[in-house]
Formats: sequence, C-alpha cells, structure tokens
Amino acid sequence: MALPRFQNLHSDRREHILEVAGHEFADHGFAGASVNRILDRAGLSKGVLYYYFEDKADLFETTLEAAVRHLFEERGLPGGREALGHWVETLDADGFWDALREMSRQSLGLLRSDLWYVRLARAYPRIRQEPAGPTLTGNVEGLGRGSLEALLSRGRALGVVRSDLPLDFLVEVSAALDHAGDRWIVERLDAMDDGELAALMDARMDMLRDMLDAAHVGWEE
Amino acid sequence: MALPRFQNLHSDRREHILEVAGHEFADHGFAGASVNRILDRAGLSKGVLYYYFEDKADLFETTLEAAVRHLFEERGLPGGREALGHWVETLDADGFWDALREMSRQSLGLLRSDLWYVRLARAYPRIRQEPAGPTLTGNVEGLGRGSLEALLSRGRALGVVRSDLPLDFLVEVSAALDHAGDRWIVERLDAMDDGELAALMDARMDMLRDMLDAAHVGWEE
Amino acid sequence: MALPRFQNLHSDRREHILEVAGHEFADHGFAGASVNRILDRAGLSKGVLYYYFEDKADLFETTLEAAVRHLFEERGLPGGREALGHWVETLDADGFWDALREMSRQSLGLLRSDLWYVRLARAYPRIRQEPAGPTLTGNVEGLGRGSLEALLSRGRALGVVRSDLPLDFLVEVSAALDHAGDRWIVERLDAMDDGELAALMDARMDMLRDMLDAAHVGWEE
Amino acid sequence: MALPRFQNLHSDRREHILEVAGHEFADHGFAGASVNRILDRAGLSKGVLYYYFEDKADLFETTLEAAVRHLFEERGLPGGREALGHWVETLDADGFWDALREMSRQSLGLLRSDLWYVRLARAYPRIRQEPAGPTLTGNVEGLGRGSLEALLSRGRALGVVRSDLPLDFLVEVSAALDHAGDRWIVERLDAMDDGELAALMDARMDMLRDMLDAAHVGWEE
DNA sequence: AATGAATGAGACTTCATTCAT
DNA sequence: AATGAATGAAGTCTCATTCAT
Repeated sequence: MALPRFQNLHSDRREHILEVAGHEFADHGFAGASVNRILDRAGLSKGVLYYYFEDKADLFETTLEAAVRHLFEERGLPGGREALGHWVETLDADGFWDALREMSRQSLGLLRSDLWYVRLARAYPRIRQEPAGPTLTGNVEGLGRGSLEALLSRGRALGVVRSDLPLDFLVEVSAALDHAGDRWIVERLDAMDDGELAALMDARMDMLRDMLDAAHVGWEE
Repeated sequence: MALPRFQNLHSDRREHILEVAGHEFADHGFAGASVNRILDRAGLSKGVLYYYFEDKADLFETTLEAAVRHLFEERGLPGGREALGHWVETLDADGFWDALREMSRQSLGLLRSDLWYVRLARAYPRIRQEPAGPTLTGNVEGLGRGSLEALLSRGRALGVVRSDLPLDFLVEVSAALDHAGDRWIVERLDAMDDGELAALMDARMDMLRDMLDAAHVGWEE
Repeated sequence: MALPRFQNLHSDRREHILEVAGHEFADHGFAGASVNRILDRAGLSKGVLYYYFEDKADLFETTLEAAVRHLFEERGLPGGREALGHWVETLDADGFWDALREMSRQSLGLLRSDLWYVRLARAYPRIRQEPAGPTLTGNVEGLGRGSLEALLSRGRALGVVRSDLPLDFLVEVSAALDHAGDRWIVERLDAMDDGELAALMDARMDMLRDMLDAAHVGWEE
Repeated sequence: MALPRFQNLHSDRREHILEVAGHEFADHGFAGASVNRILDRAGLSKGVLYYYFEDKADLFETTLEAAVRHLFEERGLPGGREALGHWVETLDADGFWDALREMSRQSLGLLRSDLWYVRLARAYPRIRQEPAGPTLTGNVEGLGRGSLEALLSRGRALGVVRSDLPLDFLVEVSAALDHAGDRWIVERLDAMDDGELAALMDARMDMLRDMLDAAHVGWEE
C-alpha cells in the first residue's frame, strides 16, 4: 500500500494521480499499463511515483482500493466491511431477491459510466486474471467482492440461498455470470431497445436466482 | 495464418515450436508472451520465427488453431465444424443433458493436464479479453466455442433449451459459468476428496441446466 | 555484373526478375530496397539470387544496365556507346539545339511512364547520391549519361557549345537542371494546363541553351 | 520537435549530441543513419535518446534545425525568417547580383568544412529526396531554402529577376544548379589551382544570372 | 542446377526503476 | 521534499547472406 506520505498530499493532487492511473489500468490492464504514460498524463516527474509508492503494483493496489471506496460512497453505502455488514443485516427473506436484483442492475448501470473508478471496477475481473498481475492483498480483493459475498452469506442465514455448495464457489460463479452477461449486453447496447434490455436484465437475474435458490440443499462446509 | 512453409516443416519440429509457444502464451497471455523466450526455449535462431510466421499475432493464431485441432482429436471427435455438426445432430432430446454433462466434465478434466494445448485452451478465455490482444479471425474463434454453440443450437431444435434469449447470450454466459467453476475447483483440487468433487461437478451441471432449461420462453431473435 | 549463368536463363524469367527488381529499386533506392521483397514478388527462392548474382549491388547494377538498354531500344536508338556516337555525328550546327530540345522533352515524357526501366532511370540520379550506394562501374554510369555527354561533345565540335568550361562540368550541371525541372513539373502536372506546361518546357530548354551557349569562351582542358 | 527537456540540457552536452547526430545523418542519410551508432558515439545509454526525442525523425528534424541556426549565426546573419527578410530588403538593383554571387561563393566555401552542421546542410538536398525520408515540417524546410527564395523574391521586386516563371521553379532549379556545381567542384578541389577555381565559380555565377535574368518576361502566377 | 531453411546481427523503441542532487 | 536525468535490458521485427542438400 502507498507509503504514508501519499496521505499527506493535497487531496486534489492525490485524486488526480489516482484518476489518471485508474484510466490507464482500466484501459491496458496491469502489465499493459505504462507507468511512464501515467506520469506524463498526470504531469508528474519520474521520481515522484517511487517517492509515494513502492512500485507499479503498489500504485495499482492503491488505485484499486480508492476505486472501491469511491464506489461505496457513490451508492450511499458506508465504506468498509463492517458498515456493509450492517446494511446487509437489515435485509429479510422477502426483500432478499430484490436486493440482489438491485445489485445486478447496478452492475450494468456502471457499464455506461466513464468515471475512472467505475471503469477500473469494470476492468478488474479481467485484470485479476492476468498471469503477471500483482498479488493483491486479501483486503482489496475482499472489498471488491465484499458486497456480493456478504449478500449471499446473509441470504443463507435467511434460508433463501442454497447451502449445499461452498459460499466461495457461489460467489465466484455468480460474479462470472454477472460479468459475462454485462459484457455481452454492453457490446450490443446501441442495437437494443428498452424492451429487449429489460428482458435480458430480468433473465440474467432469474438465472442468478435459479442458480442460487435454496431449493438445493446438502453441502456442509 | 502461418506461411505455407510451416506446413512443410518436419512434423516433430513443427510440433515442438507449437508446444513451446503454447506454453508461453498460456503462461503469459498474448502481450506478456516473449517471442525471444519462445525462440530461446525452442532452440531457434532470432530470425527464424519470421520465416514461418507473419508476426507474433500470426504465431499465436497458428498455435491456438493447432491447440483446437489437438483437442478435437483427443476427444475422438473429428476436427472441423462440419464433423462436429454431424455428431451434434445425432443427439435426441433424451440424451441432450447427458451430452452437456459430458462436455462439462471434460472441461474440468482438461484442467489437470499440463499438455500445452490444454493449458492454452484453458488460458484462452482470459487471453481473449486482453485489451491489446490479437484480433482473431472468426475461424479460430468459432472453432474454440463451436462445440458449445452447436450443442445449444441443437438443444433448441430439440425443444430442450430455452428460446427466450439470444443463443449468443446463452453461449457466453454458459461458458463463463463453466470456466469460473473450473477455476474455483482446480485451485482447490488437492484439498478435495472425490465425493466433494463429484458433488461440485454435478452442482455446476445442474446450474447450467437450470439456466438453460426450456421452461423459459418468448424471446424472438 | 551478373554471373554468366544469368544469360542462360529463359528470357521471360530473366526479364521478370529485372522488372521486379527495377520497381523495387525505383521505389526504395538502393539501400532501402529489400532483397527479400524482390525475391518474394518475383516468386523466387532465396538462394537463386546468389546463384545468379554476386550480391545486392550486382543485382542493382545488372538491373540498371538492362534499364539503360531498354531505354535505348525504346527510343529507336541502337544500344551501346558506339552506335550512339554515330547518331550524334549526323547532327549539324543547325539541328543541334533542336536535338537538345528533343532530348529534354523526352526526359519529361518519361516521367509519366510506369514502365520499370523508365521509373528506374528516373530514380537513378537520386540513387546515385546515396551514401551507401553501390560503387558503379564506369560502364553503366557512362551509359546512363552517355547521351547527354556525347551530345554536348558534338556540340562543342560544331562550335555551338561553350568550351570555356570542362565538358564534365557542363554535363553534370545540365543534368541537374534537367532533373530538378522535371521534378518540379511532375509534382504539379495535374494542376497545369497544356499552355503552362509548354511554357515551362520551353523555358527550361532556353535556360539550358543560355547556359551552354558558345558565346562563352576560353577554358582550356 | 525535441521534447522541451532537451533545451534544459547543459549546452555542451546538447551540442555534442547534435554534432554526433549531424555527422551520422550527413554520412548515411536519414534511413541509413543508425540510432544505435549515434548513441554509442555520443557515449549515451540506449534509452536516453527517447527521453529527449520523440523518435528518430524527431532527432533528425531537431538536428537539422540546429544546423540551420548555426549556419545563420556563422554567416553573421540573424536567425529566423524575419531577420533574413530585413537584410534582403536592404538590397537594391545594383547590389543584387553581387549578393547572389556572395551567396553562391559561400555555398562553395561550406563544402570544404567538416563542421557537422555544414556537412548536414550539404547532405540535406540528398536526404530530402529519400523515398522513406522523414516528413519535414514546413518550418525547417522553409528555413533551409529561405535565403535563396527571399533573395529571388526581392530580385523580382527590384525588376532584375525574370517574372515569366513561377518563383518556386526558379528556386528549385537554381538550387539544383548550385548544388551540382558544388559537388563537381569539390570532388576535384585538390587537382585545381586557384585560377581554375575562380573561373569555375564565376562561370557558375554567370549561369545562374543568365538563367534568372529579367530579360525573360510574361509568366503570370 | 537450384533450393529454401536457417542465421545472427542489428534495426527502432518502450520499459520500470534508480539515484545524485 | 522532490526532482528529472539516466539506465540498460528487453521488446518485436527485418536484413543480406550462407550452405547443406
């Protein structure tokens, strides 16, 4: 994580660095991103990066974490795992699938945005798979998928999500399905009318529910 | 695609080049792969690669196509789209889900292998998403996902696969679910006993069937 | 010069090689021309070039010589220096400037052609100046500028060309003026009407005559 | 043009880079020049060139521009087009041909020099014609031929230079004649005594005047 | 007589990172 | 506290030429 001095930086400058880096990583992935390009575009000297960050991986991690924080704030959710947990615990069995639907809708909504942290979040599942990618600490990794994991965990406690499979597995597979659907839809966004879009979104949601439904039972963790 | 002379090469040597390249691309993706490393490991001189291939992208494409061909042969399936089509057409409604289960099982079986073409096939969905990736011809691209697409298309004709969503969408989402499940499983393979493995495999299959089942209707393409 | 076996080649094939090489050298100069590209385009094997030619420079020299020969034949002039000399000796003082005018006109006429030997001849003055260019034997070099040199020499004998400066100098300078004028004109050919073109051509010719006129006297060689 | 940091470089070092590059380009042209060789000879590391310049073309352009600037300073002329214009406007009809003679003499004087900027200026007309040459901005291009063009333009205003042909044409043709003459002379410099040299120089000058003289009239631009 | 596979040096360029100031 | 010049390895690709067959 960024060296402590980074926090002492004027917040405008800090944010600007993160923005430029966020776009670069979103555009080119981790390995493909160019530190030089980031520095150029941010109008920074070469040395400054290594003054504030350990290395490229550290910059990426810091940027990603900031992106997650921005996303939480954007949705009116308090940042951090704890606060998220509180929100999730307010859900009851009746509202559960609606909450999931809401989360699913947001993931698509994000696709249209050009905000750096949205773009980075969108690119993250891809970057995560890069062979030469940075080894992310559990912290950022957890925050990134925290919403979904917390939600499903709560769903299980409420008895509406299947418990015959490991929670991790469900999270992984649900996220993949979500992202694949997003990608497919967004590529054809211009060619679709609102009716088709709504139908696809609902179908994707139904798929998720069908997959996760508590009708399946039996796995003990 | 590779210059014609590549086909005239002694098959051992040809295969060796493909193997080395396959491992490199599987390990590092397209952009991350190093032509120099491939050349070194294959014991080739600096310039020879460009005697057989147009460029790096051509090498990748050729390697990928060879991998697909190997996979077809491995499974006892005749190569090429036509032959695949014939096989798919022999399926009837009763045998359909079993065929899908079989295909799904195979995708997992592949994960344990260290054969270059298996590793490359496994890495392909990831490479495909690289921002600076090579633009693949529809040919290779099609062959790679041909099995699943042909299968689902047949399933639809048999009335067992839902027709309320675009076929493409189903293919994309099914493949993503398949791969995500594979990845999760293979990372924990050593810590699982056979019972758990079988249960997961079946669950993944059930998820696929639930998603694709013809119980959902109404989308017109 | 090309190894003797080159002459034994079937004339169609020989001509084809020269044509492809001629275009390549005309397009890219000597250093910039790619032997590989020539070989590819002519459908020849790598080895064949070094079977018929010493090296790249030899190929260039041979091609250039063939181009000169073609040009002589095209103009209905017999090839070689001797024959040219005979033709020049038929000129008398009255016809001299007309012959020069004719020669000047032809140089422009050549600019419109896409024949390989014309293009090569056109490119030659440029190639000649390349620092890494081939050291040309006096033979080809002489043939290329032979017409002009013979003509001016004859003009001197007839008393119409100045003898106060070295012949070589006059040849060099006249050729440069000719080529520079050509280049300027051909770049604007599409934007000129026939009247302007004729005026320029005449002006260029007058310049040449003014430069060369025997009114200037006194240089002893 | 060179990245701004190049201007901040210590002037010795800057000049040294330009000198090495100037010699290299003068010796081998643009395409033939080797960036590696320049780096080696200047004692620079492999990457540093791209820290100061965009690419090879940018290095060339920068070097050329610096050469032009040096030449202006050398002749005691203020750099830039404006200043040149002022000087030219001081000429009157009587002094015009003397000024031209002076300029012509200087062009020969330059030929003896081994200064990098002189050599580059001398090589420029050749480099300009390279098929794969860099596309030069009008700025450098203009400065290089600015003197002659400004001079002829002034000559026209004074009524001593012919106006029956496009100014561009006269510039192009005069420059070519000048260069060809220079080249011829310099190659034989050692074998000539002062009298011969003076005679040739005068003759070349007379040729130029004969060509350009206002005795010819009628072309409207 | 003719091939064509193979060479390896060298081309231009980008990279993440360091370090003296 | 912060800079920015400098590094040098590695990147992909092209080149003219050779040589065993």
